[in-house]
This record gives sequence, structure tokens and C-alpha cells, in this order.
Amino acid sequence: MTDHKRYSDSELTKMIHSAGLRPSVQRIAVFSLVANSKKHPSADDIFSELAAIYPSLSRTTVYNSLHALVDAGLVRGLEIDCGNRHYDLAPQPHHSHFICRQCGRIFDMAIPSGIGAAASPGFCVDSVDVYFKGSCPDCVGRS
Amino acid sequence: MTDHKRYSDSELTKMIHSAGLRPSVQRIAVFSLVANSKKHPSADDIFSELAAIYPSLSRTTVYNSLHALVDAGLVRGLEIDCGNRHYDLAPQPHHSHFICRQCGRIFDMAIPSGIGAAASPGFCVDSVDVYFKGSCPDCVGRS
DNA sequence: CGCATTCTTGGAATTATTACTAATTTTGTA
DNA sequence: TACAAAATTAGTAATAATTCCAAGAATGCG
Repeated sequence: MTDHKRYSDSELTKMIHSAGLRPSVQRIAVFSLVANSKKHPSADDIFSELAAIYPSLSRTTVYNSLHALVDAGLVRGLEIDCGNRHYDLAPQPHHSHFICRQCGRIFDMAIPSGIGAAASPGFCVDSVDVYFKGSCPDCVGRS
Repeated sequence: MTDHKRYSDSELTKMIHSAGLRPSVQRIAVFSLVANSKKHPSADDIFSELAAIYPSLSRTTVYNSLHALVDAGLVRGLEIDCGNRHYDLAPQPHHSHFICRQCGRIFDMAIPSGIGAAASPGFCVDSVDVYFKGSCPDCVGRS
């Protein structure tokens, strides 16, 4: 998640609605997980958690919802862990993440400032991601 | 690729050898493609190019070679394009890439300095990647 | 040269994701 | 409330990238 605020369903509904999407139950549930989870869940994480609550939920619906939310600009896909996309609430202009190579958890990091302007002339940049990898505090010291 | 030098097979062999790997024909071929290609090839790109030369080459060998080279620190995997890992010669400490959302090409970018130090205390960072996305100069202006 | 180790191969198996389609639900309108 | 149109869902099948595995081949050391 992006900050410590907890988003209520009605807030999320409002955001979904004003992004021009229909606030279906499933979409709200997916959005809520992404927005409120401390982890940066993958599609599968989301499916697993929600399947317990909505037994009829389909994986496809999770993917559809995520795509809709990403296209609407509400959610952002992280590509820090190739072949295993994780999702995060659509960030402030720039955003930075850290993945622990040992436990696999993804953390938010403060963003080094001034990065946006670093692209070469002629390139039109619409997003910047900074990915750090290494060992998180819990795992430092283990082999 | 990382600079404009062209690496000869014997140089590559030496690098592989001093990294503690056996310089097999396949590994040298894979390494040469990564080190000397202007593109940042994916495993499949590499397989396609080499399969024309070595008809018996197996996809698994390409993956094995890439993993060996990455583990040895000679090659680096880019996760800029999720689900389609691309490879680059192991870089200078920090590195930055740009992917064009339209043509899919990946470009090297100058790296904003001072990024490495930005991680939160307690985290042990062993790599930093900065990924820019947008339109490259050739594609800017097209819808 | 002989042997142990490491590497390569090819196919099968996994995993994440996308595509397709029918059934269901929601929405707007009368 | 009733209905038609549009959007969403669920489930199955298909794809694509990658990994696993067991057998055969190459390598390098003694």
C-alpha cells in the first residue's frame, strides 16, 4: 500500500465510479485488497484471499478487474518480480519499491527526487519505476 | 548493450572462465549475443537467433546459460517488460532503461546519480534498476 | 586414456496470463 | 415495474514463458 490510510468501501466505490467504471462488488473487493493490503499482492494473492469470501469468484474476474483498474489509472502494476506481477495503489507521481530476494516481500521506499527529469531528450516519459533489490531488515544476516 | 565495444569470443571466453564457469560453445554464443547485440534480447530472441546457427540448441540451454551468466554476475536480467525478461551485459553499478510502449524497443538511459543511497536504513540493497516508460523519439507523434 | 563432474538436450510439467463464450447482472428508459 | 441494451462474470480452453527431469555428451583433471 501507499500510505497508512485505510480506504473504506464507499471511498473506493466513489473512486471507481469517478474513474468511469462500474463499481461492481468484485471490483470493489479487488480494489480494496490492493489499496488496503500492506503487501503488494499479486493477482493470485488477490484471488486466494477473495475466493475464501466469494466462493464463486473466478480468476478471470480478478484479472479483468485489475486490468480495468489499471486502465482507469487507479491501480498500478509492479514489474519488480518478473513473471509475477504485483499491484499497488496508483501512486503519487513517482514511486519506488524494494523486493527482498530472500522472503520475496515488497516494500515501499522513499523516492530519490529528481529522477523524472533524467530521461534523454526526445523521449516522452509517462512513468518511472525505481526498483531496489536485496535483503530486507528481517532477512539481513541470514545466509 | 552497455557500450559500443564489441566483445570477441576470446574475451568472452576469458570472462566466462574467470567467473568460474565452463566456456561451452553454447554459453559463449549466448553471452556474445547479449554482450554485442544492440537490442536487449529476451530469452526467446536469443533462442531464435542461435537456433538458426545451432540447430540442436535447446531452449532450456538458453535459459540455463542465461541463469549461469546472471548468477556469475556477467549478465543482468531486465524486468522492464513483465513476463518477458530481457538481458543486458552486467552493468556499471547502476543502470537505467527506457522501454517504448509502442515499438517495444529498450534503450539505455543515463542514470541519475545518487540513487543507490536512497534506500531506507536497515535494507541491504544489492541492485537498483530505474525503468522509464513512454514513447521513444521514433514513435513520439504517432498515436 | 579414464573417470567424475558438469553441461546440454528434449520433452513434459508448471505457472501466470489471456482469449473466448455463454450466462448473469446491471443500467437506463419508458 | 418491465424491457432492451450494455457491461460484467465465470468457467474452460489456449498461450507463453519458464522450469524440471532424466539421459546422453562434453570437459578437464589425474
